[in-house]
Amino acid sequence: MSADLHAIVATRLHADGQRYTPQRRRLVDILARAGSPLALPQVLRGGRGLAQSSVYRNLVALERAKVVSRVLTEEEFGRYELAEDLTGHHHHLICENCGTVEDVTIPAPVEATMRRTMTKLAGETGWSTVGHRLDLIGTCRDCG
Amino acid sequence: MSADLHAIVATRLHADGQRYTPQRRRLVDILARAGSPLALPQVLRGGRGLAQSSVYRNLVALERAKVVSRVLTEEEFGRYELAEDLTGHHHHLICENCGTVEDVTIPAPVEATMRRTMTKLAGETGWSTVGHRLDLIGTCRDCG
DNA sequence: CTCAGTGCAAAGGATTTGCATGCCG
DNA sequence: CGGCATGCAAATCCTTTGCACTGAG
Repeated sequence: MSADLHAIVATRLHADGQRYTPQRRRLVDILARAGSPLALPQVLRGGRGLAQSSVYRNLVALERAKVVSRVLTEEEFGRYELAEDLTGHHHHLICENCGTVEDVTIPAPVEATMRRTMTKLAGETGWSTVGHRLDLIGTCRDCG
Repeated sequence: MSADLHAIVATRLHADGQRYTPQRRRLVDILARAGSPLALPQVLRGGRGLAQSSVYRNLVALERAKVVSRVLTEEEFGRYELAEDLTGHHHHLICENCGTVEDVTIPAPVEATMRRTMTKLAGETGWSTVGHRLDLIGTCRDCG
């Protein structure tokens, strides 16, 4: 799967006129290995010799290429994960206390109902919807 | 309704050992009048002579008293609105392009299903959920 | 008189940008 | 060669904090 992942990422970056450099490959590996959204310090810890500013720049580049997405929590900083269409559609459990974020999926029927409702809703309000974000706020096993 | 609102706010602040000062009353009025989450500059514009730092401090105070809540968007700053139980449970339409946020409500049955699903999900994962956040990301009438 | 609230200026912290250098295409 | 990528340091921007002052109980 790793090889496929890199191939897809390469394609998307090239489609956006960008290169798939070693550092970007490392970032993708780090995020893929993590399996849940990482804050910047965690990303830096994931690989030695990464310059903070370059990591930020590369995350922006990867985000523009639809390879990575920035996740918002209650914390004062962002977290990053691989784009949904690379890992599968999912939602987040966010711990109010320690900020940890964990991925979850909800039953397909519920998901479908929600999606239908939202599309309809968007139409009624005159907006065009491109997606949704559903987060569960609570306390994790360790903090609960 | 305005009188009731202020009465409730006063009660909650007092319950938290805080005062309902003129400035806080103004903030509540501004947010109530807006009807959608406001960024700080908009709040400041809403009333003359408000010191930025005091507004931040008072928003924190109001948040602690469960009168105001901070809303996360894709923007690099927060937006503020009156707490849900004062205005009714709702979700947000967030414009990817200009950052505007608009309130929406979804049909009660769908809401109920979601709530049920999430409670169940939380149980299965060992987390305790206190709430959820559902945002629709898209483009607004003006930007679309 | 006491203590929360306020304003101003300075500090903090995440993220971005300027600039010189390195390297892939 | 030409231009994107990288690292370092400096700059930004939102938000928080220190401190002195005011005002309500």
